[in-house]
Amino acid sequence: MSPRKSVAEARETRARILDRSVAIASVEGLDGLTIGRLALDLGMSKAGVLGHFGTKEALQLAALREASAVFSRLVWEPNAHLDAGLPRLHGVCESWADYLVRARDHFPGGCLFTTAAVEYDARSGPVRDAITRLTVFWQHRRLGFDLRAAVALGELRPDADVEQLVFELTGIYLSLNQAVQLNQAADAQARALRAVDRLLALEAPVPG
Amino acid sequence: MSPRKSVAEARETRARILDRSVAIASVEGLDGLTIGRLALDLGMSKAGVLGHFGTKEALQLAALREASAVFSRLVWEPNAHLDAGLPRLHGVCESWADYLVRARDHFPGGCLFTTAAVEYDARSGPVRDAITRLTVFWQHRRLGFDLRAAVALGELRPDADVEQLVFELTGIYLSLNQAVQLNQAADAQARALRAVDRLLALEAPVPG
DNA sequence: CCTACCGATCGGTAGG
DNA sequence: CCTACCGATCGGTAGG
Repeated sequence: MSPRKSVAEARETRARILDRSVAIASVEGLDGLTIGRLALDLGMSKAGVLGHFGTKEALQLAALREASAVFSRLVWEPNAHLDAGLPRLHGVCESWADYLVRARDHFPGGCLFTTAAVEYDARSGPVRDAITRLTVFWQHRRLGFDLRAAVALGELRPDADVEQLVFELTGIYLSLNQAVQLNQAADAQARALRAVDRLLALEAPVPG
Repeated sequence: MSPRKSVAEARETRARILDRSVAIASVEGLDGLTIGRLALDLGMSKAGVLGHFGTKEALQLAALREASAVFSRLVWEPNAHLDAGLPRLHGVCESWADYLVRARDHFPGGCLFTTAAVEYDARSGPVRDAITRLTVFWQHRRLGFDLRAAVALGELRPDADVEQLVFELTGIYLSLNQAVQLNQAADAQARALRAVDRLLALEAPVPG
């Protein structure tokens, strides 16, 4: 007579909780994500929700993992098959802009990394560390890899400053997120893509 | 025998509360700014703090006003006397970068506008509206004014897209804030200024 | 996965 | 500007 579920059902419940967690946290922040709100939304008890994770901090870390999985699915995977260097970089940059403008199902309040990075940038602990790791991975590693490949392949000039490009690309996406979320600017995506194109065009190899 | 203070003392207390509010909110967010924490930090009672503002929302709005005053003092006023157009634009851009890197007294958690914009971009109400107004003012009006002046004066090419420049400049400062707060990147300020210079150089008037 | 509960803290009020 | 208090909600636990 206990309401305990099978392993498969429990796994599905966990997935439902995480999906909802990412959506709530994108709006209310990882701190504003509360067990009570989650339980209410899902029609569960607080203890039922918390049982899947143990503590709120574990839930926050799981939500960040889930957000990273969504980001990978929407931004990285569709372009993973492209040639390393400029082709894949262009693909990822387009998908990234699309993700910020259209991923309202998972992130009604905008990219969770962007929200969480600002929310935790002055704190310490495991949540902040996870956020730092993830933003470094997606911004510096993933973008950086194709940028370095483009330099090595001669698609960008040999003296291109990759970290400078990462810094500026990051800014373009942060600005796009703000324009979409705060100012509801309809032309923001076009501005972002124009900025990316101009940035990369500047680093085109000198002919001859 | 009552602990009530004179008008001047009350005003000073109010200023102390606001100063502390901006500092706390920059770390914990405008939502994480609580009356109890404020009272504890200032050695006052909660009722004593709240009496100056009435409600938490009024306190949040007052904190935003105060943050704007600090921003004006550090970024705008030192450059207000410069010639409109490129000279003042360069001055403001340098002070802005300086403000993000060094204003740790007032903003230990980074620029309050940046934090608040992300925190409230998916909510509605007076606080969100105030944040939108302030970011529009500083980004689009103030930067936009000198950019348009520069175009009118022939310091930038006549077909320069001012809103595109505002979009990209905003991104540079958002990226700088993240690099400083989240990644503690020592070279971030130099990267920001390099990005600004390159952006404006691209819009230099074509000779002849 | 539930009910029932814990101490702590939230924003805010009454009254002085 | 204080003390003393309010109902609501927080994260979390006991026990089943």
